[in-house]
Amino acid sequence: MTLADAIHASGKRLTLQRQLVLDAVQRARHHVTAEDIARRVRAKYPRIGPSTVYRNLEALEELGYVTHTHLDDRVTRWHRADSHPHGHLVCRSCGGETEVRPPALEAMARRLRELYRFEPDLAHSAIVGICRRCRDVPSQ
Amino acid sequence: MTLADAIHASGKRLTLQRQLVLDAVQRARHHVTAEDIARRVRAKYPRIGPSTVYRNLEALEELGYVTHTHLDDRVTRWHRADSHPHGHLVCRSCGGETEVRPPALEAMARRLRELYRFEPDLAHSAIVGICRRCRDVPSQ
DNA sequence: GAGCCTATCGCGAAGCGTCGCAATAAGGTG
DNA sequence: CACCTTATTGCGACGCTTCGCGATAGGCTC
Ligand SMILES: [Mn+2]
Ligand SMILES: [Mn+2]
Ligand SMILES: [Zn+2]
Ligand SMILES: [Zn+2]
Repeated sequence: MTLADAIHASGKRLTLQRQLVLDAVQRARHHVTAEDIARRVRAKYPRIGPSTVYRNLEALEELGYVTHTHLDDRVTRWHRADSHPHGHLVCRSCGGETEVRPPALEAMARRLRELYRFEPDLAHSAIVGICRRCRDVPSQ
Repeated sequence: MTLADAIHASGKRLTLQRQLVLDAVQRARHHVTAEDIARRVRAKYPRIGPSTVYRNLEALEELGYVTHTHLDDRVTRWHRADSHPHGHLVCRSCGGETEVRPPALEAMARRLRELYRFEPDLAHSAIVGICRRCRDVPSQ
């Protein structure tokens, strides 16, 4: 199913702004912010407003084309939904990020399914804590 | 060690605003917002500004008296640091919250320690996903 | 208590994100 | 193509949170 078909089937409309936002997310390497996306879109369509970017990210997320992740308490990060899944560990001491491989995520997800019949999205928010380096150097 | 001692030892100062913020958090039942706290403080000290509340919550968190949690993407929730630890599952469909018991948290934490030597704080951010009720009713 | 140093305060501004509103335009009908 | 319905847009305002600044006041010394 093409983008146009999926959008029409959902009752949404295919606007230039929407296409440009999707393009920007798909071209991006990793985890871009809404402002990153807005900047890319403005290169081709300078009049776009911030709320249009946010609303289109939300619409494209509903359609399953993009997703967002929270790496820190501040800015939401966006990426294409078909990129390989992984979680994030963020150190509250040094700020360093580590990717969590899907098997570890799956093992944790299984436990939550068993105990709570809850289907978790463990990639949605980073897990904060203390990384190996900061843990090995407790002083300082 | 009393509050005054802990504060002085850290080079911080014991202001009326700081005491009132701590009081408000300690009196609160569960997971209060900064605005909840500000409202309580204003009852005794109306001139307090929002940034003073935020800065004192941060200072009291450094001292180990309070902590914060993210239940949704919006508002940060605060509570006393000595309350019983637990995680949160939040359903992205119905918004319902479930508490995760410490044993389940500990089992997941152990895995992250083994695989990544990362000491996680699994209570810091809620885990989003689909709850048992919304999962059992896939239509609608 | 007077005087000093500086942590903290209140305030205004700014950043991220959401919402309401009037204007625009996408998409369907004839 | 003319016309209609309404999803979407740009804009301004607002909520939550952080930051910089000059004023205030906590804590120490004499
Ligand atoms: Mn946080
Ligand atoms: Mn989110
Ligand atoms: Zn670290
Ligand atoms: Zn639910």
